[in-house]
Parts: sequence; C-alpha cells; structure tokens
Amino acid sequence: MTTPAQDRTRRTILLAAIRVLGSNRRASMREIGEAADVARSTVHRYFADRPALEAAVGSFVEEEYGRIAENARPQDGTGLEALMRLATELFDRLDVVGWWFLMPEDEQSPDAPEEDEIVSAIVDRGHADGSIDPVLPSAWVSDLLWSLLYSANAHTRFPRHTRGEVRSLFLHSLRKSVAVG
Amino acid sequence: MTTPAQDRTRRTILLAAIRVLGSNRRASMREIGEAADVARSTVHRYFADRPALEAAVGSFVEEEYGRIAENARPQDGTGLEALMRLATELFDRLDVVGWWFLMPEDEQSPDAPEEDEIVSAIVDRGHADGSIDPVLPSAWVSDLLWSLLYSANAHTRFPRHTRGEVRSLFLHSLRKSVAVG
DNA sequence: CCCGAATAGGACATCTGTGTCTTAATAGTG
DNA sequence: CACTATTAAGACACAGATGTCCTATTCGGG
Repeated sequence: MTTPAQDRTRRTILLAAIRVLGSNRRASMREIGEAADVARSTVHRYFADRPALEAAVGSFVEEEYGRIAENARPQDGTGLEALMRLATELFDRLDVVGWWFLMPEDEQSPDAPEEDEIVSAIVDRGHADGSIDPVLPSAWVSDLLWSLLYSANAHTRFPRHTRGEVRSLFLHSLRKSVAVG
Repeated sequence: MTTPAQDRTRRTILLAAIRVLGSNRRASMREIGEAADVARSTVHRYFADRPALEAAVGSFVEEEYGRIAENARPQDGTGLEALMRLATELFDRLDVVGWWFLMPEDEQSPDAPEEDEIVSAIVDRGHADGSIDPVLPSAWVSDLLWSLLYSANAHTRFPRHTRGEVRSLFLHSLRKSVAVG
C-alpha cells in the first residue's frame, strides 16, 4: 500500500506536528507543513483533516511509547529497578512522549490504558518484592512518574541546568518518592 | 474608574476564561462569553482582543497567586512547614493556578519570577534550618512542587480517588521528596 | 421608583484557517 | 535514462472567529 518514500514523509510530518503543536496548540496546518519542509497540500494528502492528523499523532506516540517501554525491559530485576529504567528511557524520549503534556483531557485517546498497565505491572511487582512503598497506589506512582517527567521537560526548555543534571535530579526525586522508607 | 458591577463582570469573565481555555486552548471568545453568562460583545468591551484577554488572565492568576502565597504565611515555622502550607493552599486553588499548566512556554508572562522567589525563599530557609534536603536546588524543588500539583490536578479531573485522598497523596509525596533523609 | 449605567443581541466587514482540486515540476526507482 | 510516483504551488469556495458598531432592554444604586 505504502512506498518507502511515503512512509518517510508521513513520519516526518508526524514528528513535525509533535514539535509544532507541542509549542503552540493553536498552530495551523501550514505551520506544521513548514516545520516538516512540506507543502500544506501534502499534509492534507496524508491526513484528511486536522482531527485525523491529531489522532494519527496520538497513535504514533502510543506506538512509540510501546517501543520505549519494551526497551526498558519491564520484567527484569526488582520493580523499582524496572521503574527507574523506564523513567530513564522516557526522559530520553521526551521529544515524543512530551506530546501527552498538552492533551486537554477530552482529546486523549479513548483507550490509552497501555501506559497505566505497563507501570501498574511494574509497581505491583515492586509492592510484592518490597522495593516500592506499599502506601502508594500504582495509579499514583504512574502519575508521579509522569508529573516528574513534566517537570523535567519544563526544566530542559529553559536550560538553567544541563540535560544531565536535570536527568539526575529527576531520577533522584523519583527514587526518593517511590522507594520504601 | 470602575463600578462594583464592572468589577464583578470582569472577574466573572476572567474566571470563565480560565475554566474554558483550561479545557480547550482553541476555545472561541463566544464560548468564553457563554461560560461567563455574558454576551460576546460584553467580553469585547472588557478585553479589546484575545491577546488582551489572555494577558489579563495571566495577570489575574499572578495576583491570585500572591494572595494564596501570603495566605500560607511563608515566613512562619521551618522551611518545610512553610512549603507544606503553601502546597496545601495551592492544591485548594487549582481552579486558578492550574492555568499555568497550559501555557506553552512562550506565552508565559515575561517576568513571572514571583513564584520562584517565594518558593526559593522558603527552600533557602529550609536548607538553613535543616528541614529540606540540601542536595535539591531551590529551582528544582519549585518545579517538583508544581509538577506534583500538575499530577494532582490531573487526578482530580478523573475522580478515581476522592479529592481528599488525592490531596493527602500529593502532600505525602511532596514531603517525602523534599524532606531530609 | 427612576434615571443612568451596563448588557444583550445582532448586523457587518474582515481575516484566517480549512478542505478540495488542478497543473507543473521534481524525485526516486527499475 | 525513462517513466511513474510524489510533491510543490497556488486557486477556490467556505466556515468560523474576530473586532467594531449600534439599538433596545435590563439592571442597580441612589
């Protein structure tokens, strides 16, 4: 159905959309096209209308999230170790997953339980093996992770600290919040 | 210059704008007017154009933040105690300060150092009196506070837990992240 | 209760974004 | 190199938002 060239173009547009809409939710299709170095008509050929584009971005980010999570080997080691690995991977892919920081609740994809399931499984294991504070519900730990990512993301925009400094503060804070004690 | 009725209307519109733009950044002036139970022409009489309205909302939120912070008595007790009081007050006024969660960096008011100054002062005192982890820079603590608020805010939208449960999780996580040990 | 202040409701021109097409140029592939 | 797939560029109609204005109505303070 799709040629390699089409796949490349499609991906380029999606990444540009994440970038542009990430910094301005009101950006027009033309701006997105410019960011992708592509004519507006080309954007419209790949994505019938704006809702279709936004939905496609949502799916794209979810797929990427799946890959990122798998990359963190969520089954290996203790729950806390897995959580920290996942956190590290997510930090390094904020350019993609940062998309979720601008979805005004209703535009969220209807299902989107995948992230919760992955983190929940990790946290449950962490509860069982005693590496994660049993007081914290897994949904809260999940939100904790994402809120710290949000904060880290904000911190990397204004480079008060280097990216490495932000990453270690982020990981340090997460571990401290979540570990037992 | 302004009558009491005008003040009331103006405030009503600002609060409606926070509410509506908070759930949809692309909302029109008409929608904002409807949310405030006011004609679109009335909105335009109070705020010349959309940028003026958004700027006014920004100022309004900053002023409210000042009041909220003062209400938390930032000079009393240890730094950690003051920080927890501030966090509590901010949680209870998420309807207003939640506005800052949708500002895409560039639209932020150019100055906006007030929040950092207030929290910074608290954290510095906490460092001095030994109640706040000296490893954490005050800017990071500030971002930590705001990211946990973001998370708490997200949690209150989908009421998986009661508001009280979310508040105590929020405060618990903040204390654990920030306190020494 | 009354009069001025404030608002509702709507007309109007304008502008921007959107979605659809068409044609010429360009790119990639066999 | 040749041929096809893909794109750029722009015209077009349309919808919605915006900002300005005016008039009838309602509100509220004295």
